[in-house]
Amino acid sequence: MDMVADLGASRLYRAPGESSHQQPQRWFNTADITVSHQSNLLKQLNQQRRQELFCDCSVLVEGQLFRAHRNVLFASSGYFRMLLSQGPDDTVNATFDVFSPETFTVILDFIYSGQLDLSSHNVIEVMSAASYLQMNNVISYCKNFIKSSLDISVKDEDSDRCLSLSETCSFTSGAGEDSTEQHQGPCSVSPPPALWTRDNSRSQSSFMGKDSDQDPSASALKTDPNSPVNELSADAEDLQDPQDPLYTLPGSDRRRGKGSTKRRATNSARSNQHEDLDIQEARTRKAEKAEELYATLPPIVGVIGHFNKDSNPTMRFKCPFCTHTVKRKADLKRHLRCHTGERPYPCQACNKRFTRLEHLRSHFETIHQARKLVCRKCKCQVTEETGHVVCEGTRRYRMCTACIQEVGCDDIPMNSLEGHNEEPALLLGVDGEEEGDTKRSWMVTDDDDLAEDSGADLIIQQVDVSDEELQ
DNA sequence: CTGGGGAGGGGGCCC
DNA sequence: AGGGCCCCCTCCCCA
Repeated sequence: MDMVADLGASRLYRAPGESSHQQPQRWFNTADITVSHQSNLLKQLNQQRRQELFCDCSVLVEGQLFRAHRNVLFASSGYFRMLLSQGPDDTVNATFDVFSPETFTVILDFIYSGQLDLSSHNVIEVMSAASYLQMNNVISYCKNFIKSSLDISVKDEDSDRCLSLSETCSFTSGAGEDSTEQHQGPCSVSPPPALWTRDNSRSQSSFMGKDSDQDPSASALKTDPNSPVNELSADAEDLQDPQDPLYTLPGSDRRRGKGSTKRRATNSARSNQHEDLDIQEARTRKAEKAEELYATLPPIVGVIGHFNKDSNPTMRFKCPFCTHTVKRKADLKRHLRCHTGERPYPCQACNKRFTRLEHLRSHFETIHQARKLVCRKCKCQVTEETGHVVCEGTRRYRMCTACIQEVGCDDIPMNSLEGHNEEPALLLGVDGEEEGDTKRSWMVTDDDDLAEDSGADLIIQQVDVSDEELQ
């Protein structure tokens, strides 16, 4: 077959038997041929795998044996590539105890078909396994699935990319799509704690023995900037919508504090009621789906950690977004908020949101209740008797008598002494904008006033968006 | 430009 | 498992 024209990706070929001087009678678009050929080849390989024909690699996952082809695994997984390139052995066996056979089935089906069978129940585990196996495209699909499931991008809500957690969907990809992208150079990734045997010569015990003084899983959990897990961690910010008051970029709101809050509040003031309702719905959906995601955290996040003094392995929970591990599932759930951007604890006084109740409480007591017994001006220690509470908008702090006199009460705008012991949340406008932003309302109160508004001021809501927005 | 302090975020761990 | 506390770190503002 002669190539007679090169049209980029689409090349035209003469049919066999046609001489070059003859008028071409049939032309083939090789783009179609290529796709068809790849598809057929993949189907053939998949059939061979299912019939265990020419399989030269065994993967043992929690006791269940999977047969596959080395070259296919090599082309699809950075981890397998790393392992398989270590030696020319004819047969390679791999043992995994850190993800389930069902998960590996999904992974293997994807490798051999390009179809990734994701659901809300397996996405975390598949993503964790994919990060293990260094399959960046699978990680990307899982990320997109989670992103869509969390409805982070409200604007894309109506697009067909929006998925419900209750749905099961499939992502398709060309086979080995990611394989050329990852770890082309010297791989510095510590080997995951999979237990490998090469012609049964490298057993589990030998692996464990090699790292006997260092837990293998611990070594795998070392932070590696080249690790796809870390790439994912860096990309985790993509999961958040900066427009969304419920979700803020991790660290992005730090101490831009008032400014960002004010901007949010101002934007909120501009928004109409319909938009507010949309935000309410979006928040509710995100909170619900985050909860659903947490509820479906699979056992894959549990990895064998250090051995305790009784030589029993202590279970640790691995974050699917980064290399961090924690002892308790609750701590992982808490940690996940730094990836999902979920902030379920809104401050009633300033609308600022927090990932933890304790942070909200600390913020409220510091900012809105003037609990710190120190003069803001001269930094001297004050008591509840000597420290007068100055209110600036919803912000409250203490000043000593001397500083109050030095500044002079006349210099402090005192818009409303009647309302000084109002609950800070009630100082908010309907749209949530801080009153102090537009007309700085200064108030000086005494301790009795503070005592009156302490404690009861802190109204804590946990993802009760409707109530919050209706205030 | 720099150092100090405030505020917030996150991890570990106890209750 | 959740709540809470302690500690450390980072970021930002301000003098």
